[in-house]
Amino acid sequence: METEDCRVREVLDKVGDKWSVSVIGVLGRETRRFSEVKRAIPGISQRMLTVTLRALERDGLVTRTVYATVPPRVDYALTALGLTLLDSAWPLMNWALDHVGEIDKARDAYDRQRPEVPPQQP
Amino acid sequence: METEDCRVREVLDKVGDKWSVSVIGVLGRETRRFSEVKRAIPGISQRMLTVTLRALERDGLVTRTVYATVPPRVDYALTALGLTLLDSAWPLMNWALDHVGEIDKARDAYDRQRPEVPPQQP
DNA sequence: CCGTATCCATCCGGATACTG
DNA sequence: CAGTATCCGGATGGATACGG
Repeated sequence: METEDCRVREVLDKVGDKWSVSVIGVLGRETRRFSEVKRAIPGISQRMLTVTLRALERDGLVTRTVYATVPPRVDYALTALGLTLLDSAWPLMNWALDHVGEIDKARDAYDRQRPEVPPQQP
Repeated sequence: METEDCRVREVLDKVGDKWSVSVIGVLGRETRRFSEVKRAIPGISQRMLTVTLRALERDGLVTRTVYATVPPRVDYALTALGLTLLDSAWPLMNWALDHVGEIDKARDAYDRQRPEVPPQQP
């Protein structure tokens, strides 16, 4: 947990960035079109979906298949590598699901003790 | 992977942010002083270590113990909750360690195919 | 030793508009 | 349908200086 650590962090950055995990989760085990992924992820903008998918493709985590049809169609899917990432990320995602409540409670307790810059009067 | 997803992402944000995982990893199973943690994480600034530790404390993941000695001394340790997070994060960290090489190769291949704005001449 | 305060460059990502 | 281009505000985080 020292030398190679920065490289690990670099990978964890991807996991932590705003949309990567959602995209990987949506792709899961099935191929999806651009618009399908977009619809499956509520808040995401067209731009950010493109950016995120490009980054994942660059890292060899998803494949991009373009069909020269009209209208155009582009399919995305996890690579074998992407699937192993999804599997490895599951424990953490489950942890998050299981403990969101505890974290919320801890935050509330913390914030109640330290009323951060609360009232009026300069 | 849809409704509660935003809450999960909120938690994953912490994991993905620049220093949290490193700090959690350094604390591991043992109590550490502020300066010890700082020394164990090469690039981190005093400010960011403080900010990161505060956030982790707020979320109930680490405890902060102040000793009224001279010079002052502050100990940090993972809570039980923090330990479960560390355990759940292990698979992902291992995945990162194991596949950094593959990712690098994928990137190189990708970049070679698409020489992004490479040469001179405006 | 362990912070907090301030300043400031950088990046991230949303909104919008336009193409093949 | 599936992008790309541009603009732009806000958050992020490093450097520095100071305080208990």
